[in-house]
Amino acid sequence: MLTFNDNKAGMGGLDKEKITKVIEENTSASYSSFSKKQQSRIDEKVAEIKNRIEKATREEKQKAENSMKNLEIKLEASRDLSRDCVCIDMDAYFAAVEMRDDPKLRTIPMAVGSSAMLSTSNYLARRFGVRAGMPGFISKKLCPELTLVPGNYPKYTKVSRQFSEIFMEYDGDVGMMSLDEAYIDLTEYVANRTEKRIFTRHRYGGDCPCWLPRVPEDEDIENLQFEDSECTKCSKNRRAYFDDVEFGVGREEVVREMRFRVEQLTGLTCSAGIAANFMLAKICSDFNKPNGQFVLENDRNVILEFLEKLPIRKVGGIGRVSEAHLQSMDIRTVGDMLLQKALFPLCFSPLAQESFLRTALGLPGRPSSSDPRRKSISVERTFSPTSDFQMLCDVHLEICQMLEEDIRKAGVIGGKTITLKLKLSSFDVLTRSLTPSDTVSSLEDIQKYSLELLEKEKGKEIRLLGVRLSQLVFEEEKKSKTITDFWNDAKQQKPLSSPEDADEIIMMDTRPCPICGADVENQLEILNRHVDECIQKMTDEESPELICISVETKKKVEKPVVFSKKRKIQEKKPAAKKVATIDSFWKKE
DNA sequence: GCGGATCAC
DNA sequence: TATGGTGATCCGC
Repeated sequence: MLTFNDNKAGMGGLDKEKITKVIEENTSASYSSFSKKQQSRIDEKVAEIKNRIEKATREEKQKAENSMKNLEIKLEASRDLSRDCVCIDMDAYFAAVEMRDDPKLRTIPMAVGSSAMLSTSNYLARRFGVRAGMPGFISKKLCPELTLVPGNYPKYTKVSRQFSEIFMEYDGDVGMMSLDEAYIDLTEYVANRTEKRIFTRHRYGGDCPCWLPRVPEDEDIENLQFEDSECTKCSKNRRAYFDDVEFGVGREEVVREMRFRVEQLTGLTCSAGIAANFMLAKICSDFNKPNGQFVLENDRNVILEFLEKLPIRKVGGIGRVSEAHLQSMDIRTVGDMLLQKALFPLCFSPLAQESFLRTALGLPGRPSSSDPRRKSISVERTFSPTSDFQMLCDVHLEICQMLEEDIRKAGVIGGKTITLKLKLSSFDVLTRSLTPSDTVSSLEDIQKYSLELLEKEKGKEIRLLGVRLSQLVFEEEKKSKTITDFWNDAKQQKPLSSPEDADEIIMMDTRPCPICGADVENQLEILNRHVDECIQKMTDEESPELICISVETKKKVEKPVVFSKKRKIQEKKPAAKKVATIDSFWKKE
């Protein structure tokens, strides 16, 4: 059975057994039997691994050992201890955004998601065992007080864009792995950073709870400068304190500086890992969560010592299944991996052998494809299980329409391969694909070919349909506006009106907002925050192209960070049908 | 090229 | 009442 996993931060010291019991009690029969099926697949594989190790001849074992020794020498030669790699991870991201914008949520257990699935929970909820990936209705059993907040993805995207622009100042090539996770190579920046930097820090106090960050209760505020104003949201008095903070020149100082700036700009905290490569930095980012950072020295012995006791599940790429496989070889920590490496060729493919050995040595994964373009694009939806073919066709059509819309927005002309994905009411997943001689491009093509595949599965009881295009064909690279262009365009405009939120401005050096013309404090974060709000107001009604905008920065940004697309949820009423359509699914509760 | 699996977020 | 959606990659045919 799937046992409860307390991998995540903020889950120490909770009653694992009780939580596992509640989860089991609330698991439906069909899901439970699916889990069992999965587990027996794993057990089978485990038995196979044990068998292979047992029946290996001495020659085979010797060959395996030599092979791994040679590989280790080769990999060790590639070790690079010269880089400053940083992984930054926002703390409980979606939940933190909701808590920031609704102070009531800050003191109660809450989670972002639906009764079907949670995306994130706050730290109060985690104490009950409520965590990402858990269905909301089970979370409610674990924590009846739990407040569920539906996700607001456009907002999370917008906030993510705000702080990723800070990262871009330090590494023009910053990689946004998702809305809340950034990979930053600080090597060059740190090498060139010769002077400390001083920032004005804003923190809030007074009766108004709206703005973050707050000044800690226990801090001595006698000597802080402040300014009072009436909050436009809650009408209470808000006291803004400000003082100066200083950041030095080493990589740890620079990471503190980035985290400080993120919090000043967004009111959200993040955690960071600093190490010689991103694989290690990612692991480190979890070590002082929340609102902390952890640095791993760029030293081979220090790295190996750090990994020795690290549970394998903490390593990126080792999931539930690989963990079980490795455990069957008495491997629980990364240190164990190094001890048992001679067994790898007996049980795993060459790629897996190399991947595990890299992990054991603290080396990054193989560099992947140099083509940054996406490989596939897809849409899938879950609904109440049905075998009614007409209903399945209706859902299928909607999915195809959404996919066609997405490929146009993504600058994709079409794809050579089309794949239909089905999830049966048993939770088993099937895929069926087709590669016609001509590129699949129009809505008609998408619909025709995938329907052909669907028709062959008539009669099955289905709970999810998906359609995917792969081997994509792209449009010509579209010319996109640079940040500076936008600034220059906006500067030409006359101020539209006097600013309504003038009280948000703390008296200092100002410059006019390029959108509304209001005077805004001339500090990058504050200015950016204001400009983003203006843009939001401006574009709320339309469905704007994602604009990458920022106040001009000293360092020119070469390429905009790419964000995932967004979809507007249709507001039209659900059709009166017995089975949930896509619309009614998304509109429920 | 296809279908199943695994993984991350 | 009730267990998501998107994208990538790898393995073994």
